[in-house]
Amino acid sequence: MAAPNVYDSACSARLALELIASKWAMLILPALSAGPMRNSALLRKIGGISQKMLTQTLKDLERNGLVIRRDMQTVPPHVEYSLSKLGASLSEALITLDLWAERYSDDLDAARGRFDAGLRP
Amino acid sequence: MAAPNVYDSACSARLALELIASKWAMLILPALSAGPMRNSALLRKIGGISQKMLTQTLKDLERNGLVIRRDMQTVPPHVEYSLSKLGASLSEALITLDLWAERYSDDLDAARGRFDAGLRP
DNA sequence: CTGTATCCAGCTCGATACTG
DNA sequence: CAGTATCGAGCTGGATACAG
Repeated sequence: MAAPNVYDSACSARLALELIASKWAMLILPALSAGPMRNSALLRKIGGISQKMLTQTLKDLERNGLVIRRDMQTVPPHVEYSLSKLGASLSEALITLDLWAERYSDDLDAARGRFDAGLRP
Repeated sequence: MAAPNVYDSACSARLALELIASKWAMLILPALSAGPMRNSALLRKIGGISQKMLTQTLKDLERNGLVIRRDMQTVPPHVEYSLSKLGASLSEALITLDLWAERYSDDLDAARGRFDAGLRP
């Protein structure tokens, strides 16, 4: 049997990569690493996300076993989302990436400035 | 001054995150971590990528200072792409993610199977 | 070999309105 | 509070043809 390989477009590892390679997944999972959160709290924490994308991404993550949805069955509704063990292991790697983005965003800005300036001398 | 924060949609760190949160970037940068590669070699290595997306993503990565483009100025053309120091530091984090995808793709498959089965009992 | 240019089908995603 | 449903503008990205 072939080993899983992200470079193979027919491999299920590629599917996994495509699930991860999403702006919202890369924010939702790390957000949940601090503990369970409710829909409204995530909506507040993650700037720019719409209710639609939050619901959609959470459902996708739940479907893939990364996020656990816990409905308290109360009125008014109280639903909590948390990381599964698998989700927690992924979240660690994503946090590294988020931190990288925060640490080097200035360098990227500068590089863009230089590149764009060089195009019209 | 506010610290860079990926959760803030107006922060340039979010821009950085969106650059990274791309299926192709997550494959191209790790591919280059083994050493410089040519356009055709990347096209062969990365299954499913089109010439258009390869060119487009490489240009975007170059613009942000992550990839260095070296044109040998020969006929026929010989162009090599390599990682900048910044790109190399990002590539490490991306490789971790790629390895995660390869290691756990089976678990994701299984979770999806269970989830989808539970929806039609 | 390493691109560029163009077309356009299909998907994404925000906005809005509504429900239990 | 936590969603669902629907619409449609705009972006994405593959296919194809062409170029230095």
